[in-house]
Amino acid sequence: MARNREFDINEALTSAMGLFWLNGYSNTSIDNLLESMDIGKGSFYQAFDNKRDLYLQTLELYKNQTRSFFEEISSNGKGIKRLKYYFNSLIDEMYKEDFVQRGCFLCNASIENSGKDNEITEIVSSGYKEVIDKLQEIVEESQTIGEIRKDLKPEDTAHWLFSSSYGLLMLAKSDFKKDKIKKIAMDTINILV
Amino acid sequence: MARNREFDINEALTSAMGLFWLNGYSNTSIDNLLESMDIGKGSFYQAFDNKRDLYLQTLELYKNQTRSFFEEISSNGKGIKRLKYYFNSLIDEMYKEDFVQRGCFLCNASIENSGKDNEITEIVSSGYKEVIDKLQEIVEESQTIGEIRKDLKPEDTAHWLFSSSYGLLMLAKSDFKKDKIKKIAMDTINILV
DNA sequence: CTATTATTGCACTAATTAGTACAGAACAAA
DNA sequence: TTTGTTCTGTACTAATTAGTGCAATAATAG
Repeated sequence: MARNREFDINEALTSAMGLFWLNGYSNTSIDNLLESMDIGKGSFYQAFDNKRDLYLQTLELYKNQTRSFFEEISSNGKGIKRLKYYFNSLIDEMYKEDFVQRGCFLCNASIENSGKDNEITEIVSSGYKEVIDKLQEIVEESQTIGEIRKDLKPEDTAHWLFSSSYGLLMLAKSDFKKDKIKKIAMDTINILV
Repeated sequence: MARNREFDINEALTSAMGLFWLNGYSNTSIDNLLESMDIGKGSFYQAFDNKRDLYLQTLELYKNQTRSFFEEISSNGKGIKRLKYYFNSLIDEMYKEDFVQRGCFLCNASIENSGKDNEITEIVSSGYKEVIDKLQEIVEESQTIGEIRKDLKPEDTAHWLFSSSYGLLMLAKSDFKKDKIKKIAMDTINILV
């Protein structure tokens, strides 16, 4: 009955996420987005309510990708091996593209938002929680197969692993070498054994 | 010979730092700054080159405050006690003012900047390094008096403590309770014993 | 008190911002 | 091809941005 959209909305979302991730919300203008998404203003406002709406959608996309990441982890070994895979992938991801360290998109959003927008705060918190829950599952599994000390409480340990890993991302944004970061990560894990 | 400046430049810098810290560089307008510093535009551009210049000065102010903080730590016990004081103060600071969690100003600057401005990158990196060095001193001291395991390499341990503490700040920006964060912090330290 | 000179506040500019309006093109179904 | 609808690009607006220019003010030294 009518014309179809000429661009792929998922591709557009992905490239928008890349911009927001790298430059933050405020430092990404609609014009920047249009250029990177390769669409015109009309198409943009046809597809999205406004800039904030697009931002929220890219945050959700990020959370979905994180979920996929954990599924990938699940199919890569068990216990400590899984934990090492998690940390290593996280760090590899950081140093992947042209030495540009973007950190974690949720952390970036959290810092830029700083409690001003409740919806964003909620999106970030629930994202964190999902990761912590997954880490807790891995810790419990590792304890079952005897790879992590049984005296450590899974919930606390998961929180601790979470904050350690996100602290590493912070370090990686500074001028620390990848090998150094990986070493600290492995030290972190070995402490649990 | 001529009129004196009517406002206290340090007070002005401190309130500017507060704004940048809370809202970031881009989300802080000159008008916001003028209001909070309680000065006019003329006085502003008389005292500072431009917005970025002011920002750099507030970052340096933050680093100076961090140095004072470590001096304060030095006069509060030795070894592990000092380490606990560091973590506790960091967390108290986070939860101090009206439940507004600003995180670490240097981290915020690092994330907003994301490698675009070399001078800012350098200011942040050297700030991190100072903290890590101080932590390393504390670790070495703790090992000397037998409060931290001697098999841990001080440099690695310092990096690890640093990333753990900054990860905690990340958590604190989410909706985690202060007690929870403090517990994770103490767990972190006890792992070294 | 006077002369000097820096401080100050206000009006201004040019650029950029997010978002809107709309005309015309393009596509799908009949 | 015709019809109906949606997509798309451009021109626009109103608000906000950082920064400048300048006249009036106020303090200090003599």
